[in-house]
Amino acid sequence: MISNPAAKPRKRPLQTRSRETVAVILEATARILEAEGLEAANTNAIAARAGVSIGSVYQYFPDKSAIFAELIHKAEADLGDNLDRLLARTAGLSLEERVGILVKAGVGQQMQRPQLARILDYLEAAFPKDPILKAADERILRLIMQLLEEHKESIARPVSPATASDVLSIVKGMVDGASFAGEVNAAELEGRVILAVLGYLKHQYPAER
Amino acid sequence: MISNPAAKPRKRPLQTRSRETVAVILEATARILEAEGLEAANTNAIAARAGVSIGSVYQYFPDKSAIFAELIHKAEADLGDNLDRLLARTAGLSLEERVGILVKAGVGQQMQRPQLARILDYLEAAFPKDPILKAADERILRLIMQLLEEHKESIARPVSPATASDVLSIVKGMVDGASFAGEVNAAELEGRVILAVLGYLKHQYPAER
DNA sequence: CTATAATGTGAGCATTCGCTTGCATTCACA
DNA sequence: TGTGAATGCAAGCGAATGCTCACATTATAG
Repeated sequence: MISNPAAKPRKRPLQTRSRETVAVILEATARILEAEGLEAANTNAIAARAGVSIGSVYQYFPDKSAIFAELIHKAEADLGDNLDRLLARTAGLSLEERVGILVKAGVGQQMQRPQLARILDYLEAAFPKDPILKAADERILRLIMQLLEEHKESIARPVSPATASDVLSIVKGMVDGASFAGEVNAAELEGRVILAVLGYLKHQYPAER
Repeated sequence: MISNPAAKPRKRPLQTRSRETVAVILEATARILEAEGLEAANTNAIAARAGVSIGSVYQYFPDKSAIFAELIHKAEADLGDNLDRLLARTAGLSLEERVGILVKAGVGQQMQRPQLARILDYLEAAFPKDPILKAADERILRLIMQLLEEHKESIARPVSPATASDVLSIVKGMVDGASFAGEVNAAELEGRVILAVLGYLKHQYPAER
């Protein structure tokens, strides 16, 4: 099941009918993943849940991993679009306000389908570096770095890819942990994540060596 | 492959010979997981890599998932033992010093075999709540809460399971993220994780509403 | 040495899974 | 309405996987 980034869909969905078929397959896969896990998401189950024949699945996806890759790509694109929009919309606000808004968006998105988010994160790491996924990931890090850059006087951390990656990791890690622990209240979690991100960005301590 | 907590090993390893067989099976599984991933870790591959027949595997593990569960349990027990020991040894030191030492231990342990740690974390969430794993997890949270309790005047967060879980999530999330990004320098990462944990614990902000 | 228990072996069964292939149906368009 | 392209279908192939079982080997005890 190792992802083959070179593999292309057999056909591009042209008619509305087929575009809907693709959407139905993706949604069915997402539902199986979040309800029954990675192992249950086999091609036959996906086709059955989608109400579509297995042959139709393979008309639009070269192999099983391409379905997963598409789900990951969609999720990352959504997050990127959200960050992009909110960054523009909140220009001029303080770091605290902007982090609050951005984190709320990010946490909210992951908490909508937390099990799914967790599995897609795992799959993203398990896949060989698909250039499309890599690009989407770098876009998100760039957007976070843009925020850091625009507030570099307010933060105690360097404006670097590592800092941006840390912020993203803190958010994802805390959401994962909370949903693993059975937490469902997104609002309270959001508050804690905001505290963690601001705490990381704003404070410096004498060397701990 | 869904874990069946009720299933018990066929036999308890009694002689040194068989105890070594079990250890070899576990290590082979770990090596396959970190080098080739979850999908490659099938029972035949595990037996082959361990230099043991498939029948021997099933003498000590009721099914494949029991092998994974055992690896998870070992990793959690190791972390718990480390935290326990270090908490006792550092009694009397400041919160900053103790967090530094504990985080270094935790990060160091996860960074020894980061791919393996990531997969075990994923599997832990995918498994139905095995009571043994649950207990090991709760022990770790209790130890973190003990640290919080002993420094409650120095922290701005409530001494609660949620706070303890957040701390653990921040550490795991940042290590995962860093190793995903290809970071290998544990020392630098440790410093950043310490900053994040202390930043989360020590600071409060006016309501962001 | 012998008897018994413990441990180790691996061919192969039953099942599942990813995917192909050949054919049927529906659509867009003249 | 006729035609070719697009889409949909599903039986089933070949390979892989989890696991069993009948047997072989090794260790321990009397």
